[in-house]
Amino acid sequence: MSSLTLEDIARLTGVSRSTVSRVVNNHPHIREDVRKRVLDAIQQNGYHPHAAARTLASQRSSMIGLILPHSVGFFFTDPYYPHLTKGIAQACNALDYSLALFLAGTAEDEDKIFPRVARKGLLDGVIIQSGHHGDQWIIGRMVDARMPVVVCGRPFRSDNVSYIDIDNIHAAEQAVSHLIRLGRKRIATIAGPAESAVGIDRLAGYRKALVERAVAVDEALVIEGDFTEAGGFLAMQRLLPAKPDAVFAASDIMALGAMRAAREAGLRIPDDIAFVGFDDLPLASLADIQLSTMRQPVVQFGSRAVELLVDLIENGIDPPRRVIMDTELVVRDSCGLSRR
Amino acid sequence: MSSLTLEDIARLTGVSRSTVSRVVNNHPHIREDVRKRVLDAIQQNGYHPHAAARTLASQRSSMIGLILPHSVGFFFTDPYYPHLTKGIAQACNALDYSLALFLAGTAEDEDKIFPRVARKGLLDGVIIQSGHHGDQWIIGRMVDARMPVVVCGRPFRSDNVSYIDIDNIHAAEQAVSHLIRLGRKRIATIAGPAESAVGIDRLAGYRKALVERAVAVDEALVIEGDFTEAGGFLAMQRLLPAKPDAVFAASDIMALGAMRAAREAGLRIPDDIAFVGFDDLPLASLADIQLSTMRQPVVQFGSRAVELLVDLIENGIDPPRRVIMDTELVVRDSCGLSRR
DNA sequence: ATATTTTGTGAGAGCGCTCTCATTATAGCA
DNA sequence: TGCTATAATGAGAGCGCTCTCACAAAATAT
Repeated sequence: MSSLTLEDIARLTGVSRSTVSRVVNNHPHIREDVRKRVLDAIQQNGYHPHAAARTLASQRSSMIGLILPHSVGFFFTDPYYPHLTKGIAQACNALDYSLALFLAGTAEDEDKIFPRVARKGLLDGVIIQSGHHGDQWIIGRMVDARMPVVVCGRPFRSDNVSYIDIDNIHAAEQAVSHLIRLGRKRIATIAGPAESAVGIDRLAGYRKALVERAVAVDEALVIEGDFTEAGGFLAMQRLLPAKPDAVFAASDIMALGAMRAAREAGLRIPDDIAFVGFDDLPLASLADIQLSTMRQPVVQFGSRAVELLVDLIENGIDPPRRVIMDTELVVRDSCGLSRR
Repeated sequence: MSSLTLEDIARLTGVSRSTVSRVVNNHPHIREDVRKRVLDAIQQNGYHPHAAARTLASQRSSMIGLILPHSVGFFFTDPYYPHLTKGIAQACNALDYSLALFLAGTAEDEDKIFPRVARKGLLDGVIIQSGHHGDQWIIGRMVDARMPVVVCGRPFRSDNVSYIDIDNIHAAEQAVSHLIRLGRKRIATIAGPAESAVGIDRLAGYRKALVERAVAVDEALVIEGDFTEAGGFLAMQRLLPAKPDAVFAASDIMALGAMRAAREAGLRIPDDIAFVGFDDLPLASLADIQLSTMRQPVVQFGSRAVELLVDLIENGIDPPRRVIMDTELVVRDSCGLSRR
C-alpha cells in the first residue's frame, strides 16, 4: 500500500505536514534529527508524493512535451527522430523532468492532441519538431498561450519563438563544394520536400555552392524526395537519364535509397557516381559502401533543446533565443576519398 | 490569457461551477440552451481544464507511461522500438490517453526514473518493454504498488503480471524449418543476448527445429549477437570458418550486418548462403538483396499493449492476462525463393 | 541585560477540479 | 388535483500538496 499522504507521514513522526513537506523538498531550517526521522518514515512506509497535488499547489508539473506533428509522422521511418528523442529523453532524466510524447500520425491526431497539450497543469513547456508549413498553427497557439516553446528546426515564422537549428544552407553548400572540389561535373541533388524548411534550405545551399563556383544549375539534376529510403530510390531512378556523376541527398536514408538505385542501374560507387548524404546517423556506415555525409549532432541537438526549454521555463521567456549547432563533413567511401 | 477556471466560466454564464463541469465532461441532465451557452463561453474565452486539478479530484490522470529500461537503451539503434512506440502513441491518441516516455539510457537513469513513475497521480498505468533479467525489479515494484502494468515481451517471472508477446519459440522454429526444407544443411543462428527472453526463446526455437527434423546441432554454428548491425557483422565473421550455408538471425538488423559480412567475404546470397531475419521492419527490404524474415506486427503490438492496459485500468487488474500475437514468415530473395 | 536576527515548526488558506447530496422545476400518471 | 418520477441545478466537501504567515526558541549583537 503506498497511498500514504504527507499527513500520514506527519502523524507517524509526530510533526506537522509542513515539516514533512520541507523535508521532502529539501528546504532549509530543519533540525537534522527531525529530518532523519521523517526520511526514515518515508523510506519505511514507501511514501511517494502525489504528482497532481504537487502540480496543483505549485503550478509546476516538471513535465515537458515533445510534439511530433503530423508532417513528421511520415518521417518516422527516418532514424533521425529516434535519435533526437533519445537526446531529449536523456536531458530530461538529467534535469529531473518527465517527458510526454505527442506523436501525431494523422491530421486528426493533431486535432485530438492539441487540446491535451493546451491543458494547463500538464506541461511546463513543449518542444515542437517542425519544419513544415502546416506546423505553424501549433507553434503559434502554444506561443499565444504563453507556454514556453522550443522549436527544433527553423520555423517558418520565427519571430517570438525560440528555436534550435543548424545552418542548413551553409552545411549543404559545404557538402556540394566538396563534390565540386573532387572534380565532379554533373552534381545532382535529392532535396527534401519543398514544404519543409530543411528541404528549402539544403536546396538553397546546393544552388549557392554551384553559383559561387560558377557552375550552371541544371534543373534536370534537381529532384524532390520525401525523406524515405524508397523516395530516394525513386528519385535516383528519375535522375539517371540526366547522367549525374554525383548526388547530394538531403538525408542519409534517401542517399541510401539512391545508392541502391544507382547500383541496380549498374553504376559503380564512387567511380561512376559519388554520394554525399546528410545527418550521419549510424546507418550511414551500414551500407556496403560507407556513406560520406554532413554530420549533425542529432542527440546533442535534442539535449540542447531541453536545456534551452528548461532555461526558458525557469528563467523566463523573452527575448526568444536561437541556438545554431555546428555541422561537420564526414568523408567516407561513397564520394571517392579515403579508400581503405 | 488562458488561466480561466471553471469558476470563471460559471460566473460568465451565470451558472454554477458544477454545471460547467457537467458540460465539460459531457454529463447528462443539462438543458440544451445552457449547454450551448457554456460551450460558447468556453470557446470564446479559450478555457482549458487544469489537468492536475482534474487528476487530483478524480484520481485519474489519463496518462500512461512507456518505460524502456536501461537494457533496452542499448537497442535504440534497432528500428523495432520506434515502431513499437508509434503503435503505442497511436493507440493513446485513439483512446484519449497521453503518453509519458521514460527512456533509461544508463543504469543511473533507471534509478532516477523509478521515483518518478512511482509517484501517485502521474500515471494510470505503465507499459514496460522488457526481456532482460535486470528489468524484473521494475516490473515487480510496479506490480507491488498495484499500478496496472502491461509488459511487452514475456517477462522472466510472469506470474501476477499481464503481458503481450509473440510465440518466439514457434516463430523461430518455423523460420529454421523453412531453411531446412530448402535443403540447407549447415544452418547457423545469430541469437539475441542470453539474458534476454527473445534471445533465449528464438534460440530454443532454432534448436527445436533442428532436433525435430533430426539435424544435429553444431555449436560452432550458434553465436550470440547483440541486436545491432555491427554485432551481426561481427557474429557473421566469427561464423564464417564454420562454413554455414544458411543463417537465421534473431533480428533483421543483425541479419543485415551478417549479410554485409558475408558479401565482404565473397559469398553470394542466396546461392552460397541464405538468410532469414526476424521482425520484418521496413529496413528488411532496404538491402540490395531483400531479406526473408519472420514478420511480427510491431505497430499493432504496441497498440494492443495500450488497449490491454487501458482495459486493466478501467476494468480492473486480475487475473493477469496474456495476449499472444501472430507471426508470419515473409519469403524474399535472401533465402533463395521468389526471385524476380 | 535587552534588542535583534536567525532557526525551526505549525496553522491554515488555497490550487482548480470532481462528485455526492440536497433542492427545486418539470413532466407523467392516476 | 395531487403525488410521484425524473430532469436540471447548486452547495460544498474534499483530493494532497505548497507556501505564506505567525510564532516560539535559540543564537547573536548591543
